[in-house]
Amino acid sequence: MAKGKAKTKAKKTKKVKTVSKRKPKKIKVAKKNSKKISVISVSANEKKKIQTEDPILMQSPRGMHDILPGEQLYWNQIRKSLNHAFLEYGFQRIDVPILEYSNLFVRSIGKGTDIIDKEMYTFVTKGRDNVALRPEFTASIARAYIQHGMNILPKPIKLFSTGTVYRYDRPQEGRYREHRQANFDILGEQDPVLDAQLIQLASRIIDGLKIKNVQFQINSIGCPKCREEYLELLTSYFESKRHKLCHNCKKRLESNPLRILDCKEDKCAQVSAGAPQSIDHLCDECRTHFKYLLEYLDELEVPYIINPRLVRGLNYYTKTVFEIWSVEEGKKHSLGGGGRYDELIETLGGESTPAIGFALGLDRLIMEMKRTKVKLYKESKPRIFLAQLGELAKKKSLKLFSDLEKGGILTAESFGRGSLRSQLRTANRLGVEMALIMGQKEALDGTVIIKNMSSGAQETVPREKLTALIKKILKKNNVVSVRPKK
RNA sequence: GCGGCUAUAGUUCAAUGGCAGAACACCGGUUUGUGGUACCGGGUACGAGGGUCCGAUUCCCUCUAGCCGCCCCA
Repeated sequence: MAKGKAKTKAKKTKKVKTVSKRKPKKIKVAKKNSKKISVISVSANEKKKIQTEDPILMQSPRGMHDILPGEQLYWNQIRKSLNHAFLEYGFQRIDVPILEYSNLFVRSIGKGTDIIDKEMYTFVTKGRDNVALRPEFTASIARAYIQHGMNILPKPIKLFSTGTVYRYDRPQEGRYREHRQANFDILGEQDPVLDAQLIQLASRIIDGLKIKNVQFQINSIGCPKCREEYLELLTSYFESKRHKLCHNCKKRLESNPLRILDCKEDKCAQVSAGAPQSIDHLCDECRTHFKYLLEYLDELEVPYIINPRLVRGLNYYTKTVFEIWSVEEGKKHSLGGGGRYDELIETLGGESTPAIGFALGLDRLIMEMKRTKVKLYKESKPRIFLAQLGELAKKKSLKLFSDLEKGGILTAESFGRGSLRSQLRTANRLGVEMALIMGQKEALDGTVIIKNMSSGAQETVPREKLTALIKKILKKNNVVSVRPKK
């Protein structure tokens, strides 16, 4: 008994109605007819076809999920702060396709990365094109930049984009095959002040969403020049400790030695601890760049942690790399990340264009918002319910509803229902302040009953005075009473 | 990609080798034109496919999905 009560209470405190995440449903097809079919003579082949016809699973594909109306409050909040942020910081929106030719990603992100080697959604189209669902935005942005000759635009060019990205990975909470990212890129400038500004922008967005316990991890992995020397040093170091490395890292030694630094295996971490660090082997230019970046961040009062072992899973990065972590109870999730990619545009065939960008994982931001119990802005909801009774009143109230809407008054209704009782029950559940009631009598008289839902008092008013009266009452009751006009 | 746990109603959870149950939610009713409380009634579920068995939601296998750990990242 007590247990049941506690449960109910716990349930009531839940803000967003959750929906089962693991329940597949299927539509049963033509079950009734199956007997008939076997009675009528049907070829064995056809019969088999009917029996083995795939049941339609009422289940989203693996790792993909719906964002239900109950979740949209969170999403609205995110959209709102992203829209503010990108405008305030002078970004222009760009939308790029969800599909690109596969080799665009291969060339930019690079072989030897998990994204390319294991997680790409590639397929061949009817026209025999090799395409892939985008695993990230930057490659497309770079392609669009080159394709549309954006190099002639005044620099820096700041581009904002948001949408879904795809990685064929094993799903877990907060790790989906389809997830949403917001992406910011600044092209055409190499000054570290932009690196700093971009990181501050990320920090502003996250602060604005009231997400707590966030760390900015920063590193510099140098430019191709100094990295080449550093990689030689690093490789020979790891080569000398090869026997102490895990299986994966032995492979990484050939494919992507930088990533060994990132390995979480104990023995590899021990080896890595003694490894040469990229920030100690930067060329003059890269060292200066990094130094200034840190100074700017200090000036902007953006707290950061230098992580010499931070290496990103994409090969196009140069100099600055950073990741945004949420840290709680010893666990960390990445909320976003990015870095400078001064060589990418040129690699893809454009003219040499320095650039920097980052992406935020929106589904993860929402996870964090839920965890930190972020307060949500309430959406304007109807404060009036229109109830009708009888055929004539139904007709008239349909018109009344539209008149109220024109007057900017949000109204709820359930015209499909007959009984006044159930309509008022709904009105009550919606928490409206007033109910308008129109029955046969009122419809004939050209009047409407206004009922105050908290006191129960009601009065009959002529229709033509209704809109003005409602506005007056709503205003008196305070809050924003009328929907803002477009 | 690897390892583990799980799958029963819209939700949270029971029970059971032989008709599957509760709570909450939903819909309707309690004088045909008045909500909240109360009372009454109603619909809806064994993830899919095989196997063992007279009989499987229950035992076994396969698949699928979710969750956890690893890996990876957002």
